[in-house]
Amino acid sequence: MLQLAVIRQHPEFVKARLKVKNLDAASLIDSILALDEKKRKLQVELEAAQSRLNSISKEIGQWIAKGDQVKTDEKKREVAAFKASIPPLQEKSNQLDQQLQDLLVTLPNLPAKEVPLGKTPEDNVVVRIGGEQPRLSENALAHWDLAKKFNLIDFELGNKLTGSGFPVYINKGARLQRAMIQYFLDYNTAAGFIEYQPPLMVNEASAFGTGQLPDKEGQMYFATEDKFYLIPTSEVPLTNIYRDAIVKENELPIRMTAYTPCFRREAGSYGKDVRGLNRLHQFDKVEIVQIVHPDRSYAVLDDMVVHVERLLQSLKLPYRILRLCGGDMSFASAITYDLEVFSAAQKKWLEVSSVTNFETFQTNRMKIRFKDEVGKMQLLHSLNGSSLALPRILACLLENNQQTDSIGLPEVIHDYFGAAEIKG
RNA sequence: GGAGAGAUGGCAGAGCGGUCUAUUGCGGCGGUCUUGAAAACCGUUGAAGGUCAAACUUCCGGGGGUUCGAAUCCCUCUCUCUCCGCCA
Repeated sequence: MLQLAVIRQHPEFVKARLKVKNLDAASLIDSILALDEKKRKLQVELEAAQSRLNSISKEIGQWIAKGDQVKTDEKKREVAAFKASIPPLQEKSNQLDQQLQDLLVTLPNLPAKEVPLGKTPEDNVVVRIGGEQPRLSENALAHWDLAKKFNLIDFELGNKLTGSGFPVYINKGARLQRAMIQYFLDYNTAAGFIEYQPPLMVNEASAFGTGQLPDKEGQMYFATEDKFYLIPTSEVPLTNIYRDAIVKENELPIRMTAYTPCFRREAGSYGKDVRGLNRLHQFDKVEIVQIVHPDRSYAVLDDMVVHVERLLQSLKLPYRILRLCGGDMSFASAITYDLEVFSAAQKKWLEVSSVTNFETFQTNRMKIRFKDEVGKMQLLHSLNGSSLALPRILACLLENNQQTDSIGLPEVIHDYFGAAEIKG
């Protein structure tokens, strides 16, 4: 959520920045400012009335203590004369507050100045390319065929148990999945991230805090009886650990990592892109989250990109790093780098990590703050990134390392997996 | 599922209709003392809105009510804890 003070002080700047996200918010901003103006005028009036009521009430207490019935009655009549004017003012003020809030939450975060202009993924800027493309034979198999050939994943069985998008990992497939999770977590904790195992369902306040509500309501599974949302990413419970917290400056930076399954309804789907592991309703992901001093967040963002990049390098996967354009960024993001790996058999780049600086967008909703040197309350910055999302990594590993009768595995997971390759 | 207790400022924990819009302790910050630190002592210290700064207003789990006045009384919801039951 954008800070009202920022909108009030720099309305034209806010409008201009939102244009980078291809949003013409001019009239929306203007109505927010008008509402705010109106609300504050009303507030002055309301507070004057409240103040008067308070002071007369105090007087009444004193007259009663002195036993002066005449004065007491006189003051009571004075209160009665204007007291009725307060509730309507109060109600009007609450209404304006609510309207203001409703408008504010519809505004996406402002993109950072480094964000390139653009509308579609084609406008994203390639920052770096790394790793080596494998040379595969003409009849190389896509991962869904490899999964069947080596009996690693059963998509049809998932259909039977639940529905499409809920694959069942079997035998070596399950073990490989577990090995990679373990490796990713170890890699993150070695870099200083604290491991958490958070709940997989969160309440409404948590879903609102990270920006999933009200923007992405339909994308989350919802347990109606208890009003719990299945997490679309562990970013939600992790970041919300610090909701409503005033963090001591010497506790910064806060660095967290977690492995969780992620649940996404993904209402929109696009035919050929949804095959195999490319797009699932349930998938595994290891996430990293940081909550940092506002002056540090961009340095930390770069660190996080490099952190994930090295992880990809250790897996020997060909990758590229994109800086997302305004049109392709998420609602809550100020700047996002996507890391993609090249799936050699599908001949396609697959997004495996998204590293984002939210600046104060999430922390403003969650009231995650610290007291600076001069004792002033300030919002912290929050960031997160996948490190890494499992299914597409698995897809690439299988496809890029396929041999006639086996699939080779990167050295870093040999010990975790217990073997150097998957045999038929 | 049954019975009971409770929710107060970073934490602990008083207050149970007006001189408290919140006692006290811990923690934090500043100082005295000290070569330095610890201890001790003194001072200071909740959040939001508002203002140049103040005044002022709001917040004692959420919502509603009674009253001139509510953290304090009533209703309601949510959550937590204890005991019992069930259970991995």
